[in-house]
Amino acid sequence: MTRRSPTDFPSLRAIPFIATKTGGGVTRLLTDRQRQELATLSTRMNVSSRGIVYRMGGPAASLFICADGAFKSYRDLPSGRRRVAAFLFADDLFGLAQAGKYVNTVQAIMPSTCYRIPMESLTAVLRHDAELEFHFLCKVTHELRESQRRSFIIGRRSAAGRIAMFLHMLENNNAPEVTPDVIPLPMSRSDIANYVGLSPEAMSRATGQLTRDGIIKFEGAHAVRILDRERYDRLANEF
Amino acid sequence: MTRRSPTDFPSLRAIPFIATKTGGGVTRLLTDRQRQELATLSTRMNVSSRGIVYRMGGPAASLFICADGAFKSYRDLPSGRRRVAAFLFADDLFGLAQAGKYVNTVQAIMPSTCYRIPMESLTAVLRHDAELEFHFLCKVTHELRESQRRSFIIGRRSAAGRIAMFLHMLENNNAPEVTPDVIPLPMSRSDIANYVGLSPEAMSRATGQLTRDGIIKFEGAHAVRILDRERYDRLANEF
DNA sequence: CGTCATTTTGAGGTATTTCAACGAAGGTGG
DNA sequence: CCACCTTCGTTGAAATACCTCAAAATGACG
Repeated sequence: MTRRSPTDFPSLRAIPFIATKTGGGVTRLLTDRQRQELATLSTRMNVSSRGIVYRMGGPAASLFICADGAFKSYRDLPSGRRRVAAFLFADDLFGLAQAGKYVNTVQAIMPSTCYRIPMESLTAVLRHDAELEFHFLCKVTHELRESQRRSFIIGRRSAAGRIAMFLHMLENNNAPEVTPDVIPLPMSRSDIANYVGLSPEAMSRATGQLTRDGIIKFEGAHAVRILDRERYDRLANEF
Repeated sequence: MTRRSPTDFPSLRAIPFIATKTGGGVTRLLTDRQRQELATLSTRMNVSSRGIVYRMGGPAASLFICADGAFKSYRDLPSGRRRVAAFLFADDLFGLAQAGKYVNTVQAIMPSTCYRIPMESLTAVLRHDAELEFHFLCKVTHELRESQRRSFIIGRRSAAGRIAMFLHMLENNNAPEVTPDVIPLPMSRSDIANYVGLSPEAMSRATGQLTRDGIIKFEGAHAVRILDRERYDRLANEF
């Protein structure tokens, strides 16, 4: 789960929305200068497991960049239900607010660290550093696509299909796996259920089905192994 | 549906993610200088109803800004189903690509116009105009939130609830209504169904129910009137 | 005014949700 | 180190809501 950048400075990572001439899906990284620029603005924060970074409705004073670990961004609904809007991993951005208020609550799902950047100073810097700002633009664009992908997941009928798609998304968006075919799952099952829009029971039944079919296999509570990649891919894409 | 800016130059509109001192939900607008800057880069395009702006998978050479009318961004799935990812109105941005390819197809749902901006020149300009770029950042952030809201809509169980939420979204995101309590619906019912993740039949039954309950009333094919705002709001928010 | 697409209506099938209860796991304190 | 407790995950059975298929009615457009 730890995929740190060379130095302990903030970094952003995103697929550029323009084609790069320097080869395929190359990721854009910040230059050292930019990382230091961000570092001077930011405070490194350690958050214990289940620690809350901010709550929905609170004044949005800062933007955050996940440095290490994982967070979930969620919202509790009047009905008592909870919707997870996103899972956040290293280099992900969070805290984008609406009219000065946070729209979601963000909580660490494991001991994590993040950078906290005061909005005021960040916008001031961005206003004169277009190059740095461009990275933020790429990053937010990336998160927009991610969010659209999530809509597709939720739109699926089949529970097993949603889960396959979710795993697919985790596999593609994060670091190349340490162990091939093994996907780390730092979050709880019910968090996943809340993310893909299923009840915990339906989630459980669907994973049970996938396991019985020999498509996946859980390795402990926080990892899945893909046993039958062909059927797994087909499930995730057939839609 | 026409909410043009004073001049015929491109404009962006978004709720700022920082609190404004100049009062509540004020929208950020481009300065005249910035609009002209964009105008020199862009080509104004008239698109007839059902005209395709670009297709998914095609090379993403340009970014677009909706000037007038309305578009839908959608994706046809292997299963033959279609998912509408977003409806785009005046000042909305579209054409953000992934690795140089468009991810959705965009089609006008009425005679519309948009600005076409070559990616290359846009990024070149953004790199030296941080202020302009900041507007794009706000805008993309705005669309990210919109997309998250859509996930919430799709996540709802009740068809009537999804529709209420959808109408709520249209009502809040677009221009103040010409006629109070009347929401224009430029898109077809099945487009809406594809957006909220329902079959056309379920959509029809749900709107029928809402109508029978005296909550809404269709005025022609392209407008709804809210008859019972209290129950309508409750439906959209109870979730 | 005719044709075609969209929308509506009907009946049956199927998936998930719900409610309830059991089992397992993790954390805490004695 | 063990016992307790709380949270999370699983399983079962019934209910609900949407989906599918098929066909009629409405509406749009040339």
